[in-house]
Order: sequence, then structure tokens, then C-alpha cells
Amino acid sequence: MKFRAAKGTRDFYPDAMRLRTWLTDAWRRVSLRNGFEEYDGPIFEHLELYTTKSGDEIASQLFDLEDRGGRRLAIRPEMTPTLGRMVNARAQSLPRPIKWFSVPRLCRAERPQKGRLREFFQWNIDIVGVDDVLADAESILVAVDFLREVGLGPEDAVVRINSRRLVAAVLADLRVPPDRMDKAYALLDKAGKIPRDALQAMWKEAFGDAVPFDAIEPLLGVEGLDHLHEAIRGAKGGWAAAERELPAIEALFEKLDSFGITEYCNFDMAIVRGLAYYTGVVYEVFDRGQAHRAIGGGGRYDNLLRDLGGPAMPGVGFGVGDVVITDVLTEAGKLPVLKGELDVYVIAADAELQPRALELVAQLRRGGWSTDFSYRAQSVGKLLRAASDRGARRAVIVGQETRDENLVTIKDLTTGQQTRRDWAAFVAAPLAAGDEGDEQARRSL
RNA sequence: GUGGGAGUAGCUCAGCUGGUUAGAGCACUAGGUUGUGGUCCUAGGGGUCGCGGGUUCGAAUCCCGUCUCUCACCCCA
Repeated sequence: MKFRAAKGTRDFYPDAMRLRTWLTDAWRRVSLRNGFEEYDGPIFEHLELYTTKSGDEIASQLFDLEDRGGRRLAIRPEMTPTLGRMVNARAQSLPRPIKWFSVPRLCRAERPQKGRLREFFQWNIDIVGVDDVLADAESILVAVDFLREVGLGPEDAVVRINSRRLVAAVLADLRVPPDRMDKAYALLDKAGKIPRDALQAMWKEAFGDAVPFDAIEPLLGVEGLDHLHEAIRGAKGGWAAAERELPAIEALFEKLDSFGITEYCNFDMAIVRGLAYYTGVVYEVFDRGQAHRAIGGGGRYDNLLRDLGGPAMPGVGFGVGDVVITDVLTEAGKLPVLKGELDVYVIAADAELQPRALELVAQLRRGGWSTDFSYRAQSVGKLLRAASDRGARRAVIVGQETRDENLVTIKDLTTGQQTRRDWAAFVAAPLAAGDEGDEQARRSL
């Protein structure tokens, strides 16, 4: 073939499209029932919207372009800057809290690998205008609600939660200079991914003796609130600043308890997140088997809107990409088997009856029922097979009985039961259970 | 950007100590004589063996290059 799909992109043939729609429908369903409203923005933005926030390195992972007027543009690699821009533009008039969601198609010019493609879909949830920890907790509730919706229990997935403020406090207690915080975050983020001695070497290289590795070691691998308390109490020299941050974390976990989702949640000092704009609570969702990268992640970004030129407005939100979650669900055997959806397949028993069959097709379609038929006159057996392959719920045969008595023969393709009904009655309710023959089926429902 | 692995039918793969017209399963198409599917049988279509070059009487098979895919690293929104 001369042309194939570009690197890191996917074609969604009907089979794959059904799954994509199933997933995005789940996202929308969960969003709406949690009180969020859908929004969307343009698929490309001014390049600076991304570069001003995240630095120039980011530009190398952007698909950027220039229009004929010389404007520098970029295909959106994430949704949060667009959200910030949109909220800023109407900051004075939007009722708060702003609870919005979106399912944008995003592009990043990265090298594709497992769980990462260059074009993907991402579910975004944001709560803007509220700095209450309750908003942080609710965003996590929505994430967990989704996990439940797709059949992932607490034994399958976990939300690992940390706080940038807490980490910053600990680092301050350890006398890490404020301008070196980002470096320290980056190293802490590696703690769970590389061997301890390698981390030690990197830490030593970065901070030398000013902040000895011994001092931060108790911090590493801290999981669970109890463990956190121990680590802080046992810290050499005392972690006064860190101790002051404890109540905030405890308050968050109290809300999570009220929401009934603590079995999914765990405090984890290793979750820092790479993104610069997070200021408070940060969290990531993982499969328990740790066979995949993060399913999703989010956190609080209290300075982002101001940094984008708007008023100071706090926000919290998360994103879940379609690639990793699909991998996880596939592995767990939780993806549904989806067939095409068709209410009725109309069969003409012989070629002379095709006009009546077409008449029936049109009437059913007008009534709102998804209906299909064969272009060719084939044996009833072949057409029933076609109906079955199409995933039709009912096959209806227009035959001799239609000619003589205006009756149609209806076959329920899932049970195999067959009944005859009057044409008009069938058109009025094609999926209704039939008469005597369907009594049994009706009872079993 | 760096490194490993892999490219044979739409998909999953076999064939590879070089030797006639390159195979299987699934999928697809058409039949199995006049109105009953989801489990059957038969037949058929579809591949310049990723591409280019080299070695050889002869290359899917050996060598070189190249492209693509994939996994990992870097990075992570």
C-alpha cells in the first residue's frame, strides 16, 4: 500500500469504533451524573498558550504549524490550557463552581510506545473556582466512579495520592533551596522506578552534602497515612513545616471516607507528577498489577489561570487517556463484546415480495427503528444469517402470509422464538414480545 | 534524540542448512434446486514474501543498505 496511517495514529474501523464510543460514552455518563457539563475548544491554539506555561522544551513535543499570516499555532497536546483560556475569558460571569468536562482529541509529537501514541483521546474533569479540599476529593470521587463504571474494583486499580505542598514542606525542612525544588521533585518521582543506590548517586550529584541523602531517605517509599505520621515523627531534627501540612492531607482523606472510596485510595509519597503547574494535591491512577503506566492523573493547579493572564482562580482536575485504560481493560478481560446495533432486519421471502419488504423497511425507519435489509434476493436461510451477523434483534419475514393475510413473521434472533403478527401492530411495536409464543420469554425477563 | 526486536494474504502465523506454479487457520465472496440463522460442507478471490541493491544457474530463505512497525530509554501535558 502506498499510504498507511501516520506514525502513532489509529484507524477506527467499525469494531474499534464501537469500543471507542463505548468508552467515551462511559466518560460522558459518569461526568454528567457527577454534575459536570461538557465543553470543547478548538483543536489548535496559539503556540504560546503551551510554551509560556510549560517552557520551550515542550515545543519539541508539539505539532506546531504556521498559518499564511505567519501566526504560530499548535495542535492541542492537552486540554487544560484551553480550559484556562476559556474560563479566563468569562471569569467574571461564570457561575461557580465551574464543573466542566471534555473528551478532546489530542496530539503529541512523541515517539510511540506502549500506552502512548501521537494521537489519542483524553477525558478531562475540572473544578474551577473552589479551593476547598472538598473539590479535590470530589475530583477523585469522579475518577473512582469511572473505575467502577468500567468494572475495575479496588483490587484492580488504585488512586495514589500525595500533596505538592507537603513535599515542598518536607524539602524546606531539609533545607532544599526553593529554586532547587523542581530538581528534588524530579528525583522523588524516580524513587519508585530506579534502584535505591542509583537514586542516591543522582541525589548526591544534585545536592552534594548540603542535603544529605540520609535525610530524605525516610521520605522514600512512604505509603499510607500511618506510615506518613511515623516518618514525620521519626525524622531527625524534626519536620515542623511538614507537620503543619498533615491536617490538610487528613482532611482530604476524611472526605474520601465520606464518599466511601478509601478502599481505592492510598497516600503515596512517590507521586509527584512532572507537570510544573501543580500546586497542591496530586494523584495518579494505576492498575494494581503495575503492568502499565498511569491510567490517569491530576491535581490542584491554583496558579495556572493567573499565569495564563486571568484572575487568580484555583482549580483541580484530572485526565484519563484512552490508550492505557483500553490496554488495562483488555488485559483484565473487562472490555465488552460489542456487535453492531440493529433493531430489525427485513427479509423478503421471494423476489416478488420485495416491494412490500421495502415498504415495511421505510415504515420502520420512519418510526425510529434501526432497520436494514438485503439488496439481493436470497434464500431465507442466507438472509437470516445476514440478520444474525448484523446483530439484529429481530428478523421479520415478508412472505405468503403477508400477501394473503397482511401478517408478518417475526423471529427473535436471540431466543429463536417466532410469532406472526398483523403488519400495523408490528410496525407500531416491532420489539414488543409476541403473543402466545413469547409468553415464556416474557416471563423470563 | 539513543538502543534492542520484528517485517510472508485483511488478521494470527508456518515455510528460512537457498531448488518447480509460496502455505494453513480465521475473515471475505459465491454455491449446497424452490421459506429458517447463530455449529456444517464445497469452491473462489486475495501476496511482485516491506523496499532497493548484492552473492548465485537459482533468493521469502544468505549479505549490505533503507523504510516501517514495535519494546525500552530520554521525557511526560
